[in-house]
Amino acid sequence: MSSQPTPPADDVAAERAFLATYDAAAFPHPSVTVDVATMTTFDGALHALLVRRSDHPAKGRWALPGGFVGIEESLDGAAERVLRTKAGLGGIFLEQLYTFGAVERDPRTRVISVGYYALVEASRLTAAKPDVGETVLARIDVPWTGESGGPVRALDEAGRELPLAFDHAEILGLVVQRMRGKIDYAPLGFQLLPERFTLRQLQQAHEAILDRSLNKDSFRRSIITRGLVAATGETEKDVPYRPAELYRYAQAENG
Amino acid sequence: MSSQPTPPADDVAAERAFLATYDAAAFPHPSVTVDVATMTTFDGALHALLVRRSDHPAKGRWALPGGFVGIEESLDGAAERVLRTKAGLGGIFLEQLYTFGAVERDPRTRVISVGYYALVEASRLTAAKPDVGETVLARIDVPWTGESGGPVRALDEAGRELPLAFDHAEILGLVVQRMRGKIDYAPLGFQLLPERFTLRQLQQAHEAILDRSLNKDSFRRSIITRGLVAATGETEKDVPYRPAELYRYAQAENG
DNA sequence: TGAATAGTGTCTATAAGACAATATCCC
DNA sequence: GGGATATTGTCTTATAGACACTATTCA
Repeated sequence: MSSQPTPPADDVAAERAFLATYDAAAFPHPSVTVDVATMTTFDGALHALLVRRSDHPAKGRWALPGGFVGIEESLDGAAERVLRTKAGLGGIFLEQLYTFGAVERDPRTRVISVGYYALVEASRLTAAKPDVGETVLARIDVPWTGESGGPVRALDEAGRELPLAFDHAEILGLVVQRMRGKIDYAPLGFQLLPERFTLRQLQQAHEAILDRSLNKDSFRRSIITRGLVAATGETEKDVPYRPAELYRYAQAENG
Repeated sequence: MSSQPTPPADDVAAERAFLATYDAAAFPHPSVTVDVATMTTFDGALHALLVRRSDHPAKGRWALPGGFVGIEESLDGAAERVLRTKAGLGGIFLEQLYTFGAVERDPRTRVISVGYYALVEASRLTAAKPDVGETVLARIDVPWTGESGGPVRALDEAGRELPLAFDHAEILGLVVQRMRGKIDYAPLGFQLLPERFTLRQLQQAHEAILDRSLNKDSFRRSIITRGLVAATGETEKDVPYRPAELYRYAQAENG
């Protein structure tokens, strides 16, 4: 609302920086990192991969895997590298989320963090063996509904709250908000399932993201009539009830 | 799809950087800037404020107003400062868009740019007198439809194409994509109008963003039944036809 | 009076929710 | 056969598009 909150000194400094573009290193630059929220669904809930910090600051707290952006490395490249080296994952859905730049968000020095989120099938995440110390797949407890947003809580298998480092509760909150906003029209659910899946599995993934039950009939109709899936002719095996048909993701052709 | 695109050297460098967190300045840091796309609507089309570059690189091309992020300045604060000093605007809608971090996007040095977009009523933008040299309100020509995305073209009043600097055509393309994606459920249109407006003006703003005509009856019903506007009891003046009632924005109370 | 746009009422098509009925598997 | 879930079909309701009609202003 206020149009002049910053003292003129900032303007002068910024103008000097602008004019010195050919010697940008003469001015202090912030550090730039990427933090990657790797999300999956099981037990009807969203989960995120967290790493326990072994050093100060925030020693002992749980953090999203992250790393500095190399001077010759793109942001997407840095996020892929973090995902590969710290979660042992490659070739999965990865998308930029938001950039966090509050001045005091890291107590050491000025750190601007570009947040990413990745989606992966639960079995791949439990099979991966990252060598980054203590990790956990924390259940994400969302204390708000719909589009409102805000920070979330991370819980272990026993339901105990895991303290989160820095502003990572905010980042995870924005991940959930983004996923809920996109799930209705973007193929996010498929990223959380194996290549062949039943419509019930897809619905359960949607329900875990939205944290509410969906109408089964409407869900089936919507997915099928929009041409988002193709039947494989196969059915699921070893279930103690009528096996459902297996589908695979088929990007909509119409348009 | 490939899980190992980066040579191991990157990992080593990143790991060294990570371990040296208490002396982060020992490693080269990228420059961080904000670029702000100031959008408005008139003549039935979206327009953006552009500044002509007076220096190399990209001398003579048109660019979004931007500036370096100060070491003690938040990203939002930097965007507000750029908007205030380079467009003479304050107190308007401003939201982070996306962060652009391709290695070669700026030929001088490594520059990571956090893109923002602002929405403002056309009369405020033409009244503002920024002192940043040659500026233009360019019509944004979008060569794609719907959600597909991609770069756009900037045109002057005569329809001539204005060459854009750096990756700013991509940034503006993402602005349009974001606005089209949000207009159906977020109150973006009101930001482009004066405090009191007619439903036709609101519809024209939506049509300029979406670049397609909307059904008048459905539009009116949707806006009114969702409780997005409140009638003021006043009507527009000096129009050569039946004057319409003036409304004001009323955030939805339900839910 | 005519031109232009505002605003209302009604019908239809589409999509979602509710619910019933049948089908298919394992035990 | 019984239990559980899959799958299909029908009815109802909400919303968007289409269209006809009336209202109000200025030239």
